[in-house]
Amino acid sequence: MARSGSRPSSGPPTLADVAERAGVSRQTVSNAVNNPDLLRADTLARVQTAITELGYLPNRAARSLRTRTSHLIGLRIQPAQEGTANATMDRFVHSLVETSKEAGYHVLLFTGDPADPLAGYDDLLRSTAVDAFVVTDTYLGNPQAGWLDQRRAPFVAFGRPWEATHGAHAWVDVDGAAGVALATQHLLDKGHTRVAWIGWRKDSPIGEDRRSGWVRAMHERGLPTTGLASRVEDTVVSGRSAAEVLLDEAEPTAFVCASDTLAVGVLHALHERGLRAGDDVAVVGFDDSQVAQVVRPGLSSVRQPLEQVAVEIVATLEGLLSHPPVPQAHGVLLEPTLEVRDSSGPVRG
Amino acid sequence: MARSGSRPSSGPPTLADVAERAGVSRQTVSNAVNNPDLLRADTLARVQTAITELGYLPNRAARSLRTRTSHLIGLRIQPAQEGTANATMDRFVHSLVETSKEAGYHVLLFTGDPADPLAGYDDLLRSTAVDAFVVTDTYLGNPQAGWLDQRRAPFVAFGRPWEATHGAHAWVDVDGAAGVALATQHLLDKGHTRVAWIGWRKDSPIGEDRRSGWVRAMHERGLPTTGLASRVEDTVVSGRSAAEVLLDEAEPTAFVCASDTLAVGVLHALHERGLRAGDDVAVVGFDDSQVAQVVRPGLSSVRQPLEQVAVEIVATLEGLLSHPPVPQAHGVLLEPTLEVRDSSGPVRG
DNA sequence: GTGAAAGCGCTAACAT
DNA sequence: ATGTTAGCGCTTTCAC
Repeated sequence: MARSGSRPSSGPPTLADVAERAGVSRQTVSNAVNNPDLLRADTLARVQTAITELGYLPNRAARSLRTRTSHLIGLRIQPAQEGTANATMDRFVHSLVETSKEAGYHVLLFTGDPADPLAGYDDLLRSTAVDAFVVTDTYLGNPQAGWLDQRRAPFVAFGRPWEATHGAHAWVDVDGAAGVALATQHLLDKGHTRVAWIGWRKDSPIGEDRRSGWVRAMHERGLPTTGLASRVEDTVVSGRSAAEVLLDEAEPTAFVCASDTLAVGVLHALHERGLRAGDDVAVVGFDDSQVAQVVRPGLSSVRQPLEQVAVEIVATLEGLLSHPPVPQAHGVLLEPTLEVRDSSGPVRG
Repeated sequence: MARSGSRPSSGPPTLADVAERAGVSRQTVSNAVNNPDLLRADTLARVQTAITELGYLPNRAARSLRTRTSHLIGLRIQPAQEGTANATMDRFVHSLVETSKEAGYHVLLFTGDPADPLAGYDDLLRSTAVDAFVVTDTYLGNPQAGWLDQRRAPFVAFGRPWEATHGAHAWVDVDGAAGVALATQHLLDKGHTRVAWIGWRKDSPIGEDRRSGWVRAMHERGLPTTGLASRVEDTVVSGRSAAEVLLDEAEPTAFVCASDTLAVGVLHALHERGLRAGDDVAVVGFDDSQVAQVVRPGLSSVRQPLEQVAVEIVATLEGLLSHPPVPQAHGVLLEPTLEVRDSSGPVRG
């Protein structure tokens, strides 16, 4: 590993250093690294020895300049939302970094002015800093996908394109409706019939999608949904207020929520009334956040397979970036799972 | 912004494109970007117009190759710990990305095999992929700092060097002892006298530091600490067990914990006994996690000024990376604050 | 104040 | 199977 005294001392070893030490040309060293098959076995061995002895690793800037690829993936992160239980993004970032590494990519983070969704993308693109982007917030009206498409920038979205207007791009998403249906069926199986829904406002397609899972599961069992649903802001207090109204007006015995944040609000409302979550009224959240994992009673929650999302995204990215580009599956929809904890309680008669 | 048809069509515009359009040499364009002072006002204006029209931005690979700086900062992230309330790292990442951006740096993420703390650093260093690192886990016996020092790799640690063995490097940290003292004083001011401590095992210097804040605050008021402390693993169940033992054996009226995770365990123990957190027994955690913010009752917690930590780290980094390097302050210690919520309850007689 | 020449470290294309 | 040539886009000398 240590540098031997062959060179003056400036910086890491280069191709030329390895070539000199191995007694071959620079190109042969390059081939040893990138196309080992081209070398004779003994030459390859000699070069590899020199590489190891010198601790050589190709200079990324030089390689990028030549190959026009940075092996960097750009990911825009938003400031964390405090006062909520939302944690999807952070878990996803970890998964993406892990998976990218295996594919030879690193993740470059950038922010994030919520008012200007395009900020950051443009600069990185024009300076050829990244090979591709992972776009995470494909909410309705978000111009990123269309804009990137138009710039012919390779990208994969975590989230379906909810608008039909733009040409379809590659995406990976989790089937929120299926997750909520899973949660609802779980409650119905336990004997509940009046299962309420607390979700987000109607302009959130993700929220509407999740809601549809609840509707579907209820209707499949011939149960009514009228008066059992509420659409609010994604905050704890909104969840709590919504739960109070529903408890007064519709007497549900169980709640399914679009987020853990809302579900925590429901837990608060129940406690306020002396009702025991899990025993008296069941609650299921969405995201399997740290909060769901540590509150008492444990909050049952729909868990997104973020590791798998990352794997699919990176696989899609690799196809997009390969030469020639491999045509990618239009989109990949993954199934979430249900983490059952005490808040959805014991089996009921 | 749009490309005009001056060039065949391949990729983003280069210096040469701008030079041609502005009717100057490539070098003059480079100067316009990097040393505007050298140009005559009218030339500068002409060049800048061409830059804007073409949407030119310097190619990062080329610039990196030439200047031997990538303007990238490496940050190693660990897989998130599920089942805990720990969230310091994620909040810090956001802050670091924001602050780095203002200084012209981007953050490059890498993992993270817990068994091999050096993994990742070496490759990025040898391939000159990053200019510097931010090292976050400076626990006792962590070889990263010493190793990076030896490699002459620029880095700043978030966390003090707890070992005296290695030469001192630049660091930024939060005064955990001061934070815990703050929490303890807050409880003492409310009339508590038997304030218990639940912290981490003795081999955690961070834990011992935080504990010392509790000891100091208690002794300052002439109060005993004997029998009031417990050292356990950082899990909810450990916090709960520790609380149960302390409640049985020492009858504390308040708890200060080394983490929100432990504090949540205390909340569970109290509930189990029909005791009301905040009313009957006060609890304060550490980290101001999402969990602290949404549980009921709201968990009072020590909050680390992570935005400020990021600012100090980036400032130190800039000094380290400037030419010639500006000698950096040995270390910067920042004061946490206390977020008071219902778990530390109303004023007591 | 501006331009010309050189070269950072690497790899693609060609020659041997 | 290996070596030679050229050039990616930029900035750092050094002339003018």
